[in-house]
Amino acid sequence: MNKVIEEQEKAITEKDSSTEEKILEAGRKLFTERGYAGTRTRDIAEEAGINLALLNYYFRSKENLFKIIMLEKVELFFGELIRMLKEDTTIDKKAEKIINLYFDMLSSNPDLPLFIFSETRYNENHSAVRDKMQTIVNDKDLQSLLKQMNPNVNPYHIIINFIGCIVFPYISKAIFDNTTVVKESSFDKLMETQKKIVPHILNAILSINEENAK
Amino acid sequence: MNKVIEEQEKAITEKDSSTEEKILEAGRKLFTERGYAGTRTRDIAEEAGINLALLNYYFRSKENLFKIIMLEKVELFFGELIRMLKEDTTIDKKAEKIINLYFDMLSSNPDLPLFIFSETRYNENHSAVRDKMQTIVNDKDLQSLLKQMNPNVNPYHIIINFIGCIVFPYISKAIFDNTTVVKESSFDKLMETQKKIVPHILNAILSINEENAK
DNA sequence: GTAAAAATTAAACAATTGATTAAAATAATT
DNA sequence: AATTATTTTAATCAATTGTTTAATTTTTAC
Repeated sequence: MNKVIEEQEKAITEKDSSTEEKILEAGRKLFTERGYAGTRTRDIAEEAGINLALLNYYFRSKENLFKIIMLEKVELFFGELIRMLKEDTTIDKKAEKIINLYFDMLSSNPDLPLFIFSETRYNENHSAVRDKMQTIVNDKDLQSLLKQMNPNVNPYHIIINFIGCIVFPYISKAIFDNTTVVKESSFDKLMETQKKIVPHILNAILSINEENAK
Repeated sequence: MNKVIEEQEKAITEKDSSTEEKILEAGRKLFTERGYAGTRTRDIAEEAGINLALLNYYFRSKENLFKIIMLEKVELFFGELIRMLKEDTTIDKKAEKIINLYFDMLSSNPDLPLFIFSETRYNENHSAVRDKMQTIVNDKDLQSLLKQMNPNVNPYHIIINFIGCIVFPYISKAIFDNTTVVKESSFDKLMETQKKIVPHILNAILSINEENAK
């Protein structure tokens, strides 16, 4: 292995195991699991295996650390979606790609949807996040795409039901775990089937005509 | 008005405006809006317009007050559903009744779903609630009903997608409010349309055959 | 190798939080 | 009307929480 690559890898390793990254990683885990109010800075420090004071040394405050992580998570949740919607393919291909992408992302970030929705409901300070999400949904291209998909229903219903059947299984995961309906099969396997069901649901919404929707 | 009725009404009014009920009402509002960790006992006292010590006088502790309210909310969220599922009518009639019931209930309790799902995800102490919900889903009658509706898919998918498209609009409400897709129409009006869309989604899931689901 | 800079630590701070106390006010009982 | 029980209050407690400080250790730069 040549020396340049060796140094690059060392740099990456160092960055991953740096205290700054350790705090970020602990923050990601605890904030998404327990929310802002349910997480203590001491819990983060302990989870990260660092001294409490280092949190403020690197991130100034709990709220600042939270904001950084929240923006990261919002980008993770919406970023790729926006990029894919702008791609120039058929609606079916686009939908398939988004579905695959989301279920993959959610399988490694199962707490993400509940984190985003619960932390933005009662927001004193993190309204910047909600603003970003609104910018995304207000996108003109997305609007016209949805209108084109089915002019009979408000685009809202297409978005909400499409995202809903992808995201809701993860939101309700804690409740349905250890339930016979989930125990039989594993959650991951259920999501493989859900992947195939979502297009059927999308088609159902797209084939709604005026009489049915009004 | 006769004297008995007069006294009954007085009793009801007294109970409604009693400090105990004032604390409960304030607790309901703040806990559902901000969650357990995000709510201070002082906020509850202020919201109720009572002295802080009265909270502990009547309810012993913050956690005890929370548990009472949580059980109330779980009953509100699942109770009627169970009762309706046991009714002896056609599946279509049953579905229609449940849809109407839920949208009505949610329009006056918009924070309810997010409260229940976010408070039961990371639960150190309130696991009793999750147990109750598991009992509900594990119900034998419900299982066989769902198997009968469509033997090709795991009952999980019927439950999750049916409940999801009723509940998810409320979970994501805060994010989509002030968005062009919602602004055009009012949220209540969108829910009137959503009411009519849900049966189409349910039909789509029920008409899935083996090849599609596997 | 040494001085300067950066990172880490233990200890403590001030504010907040859930809870309690003891006294005062109100209501109920006789 | 007097006594007792109940409710309400202001003050305080002890523990927790986010943050800071000042000293120490480690790393970097020359």
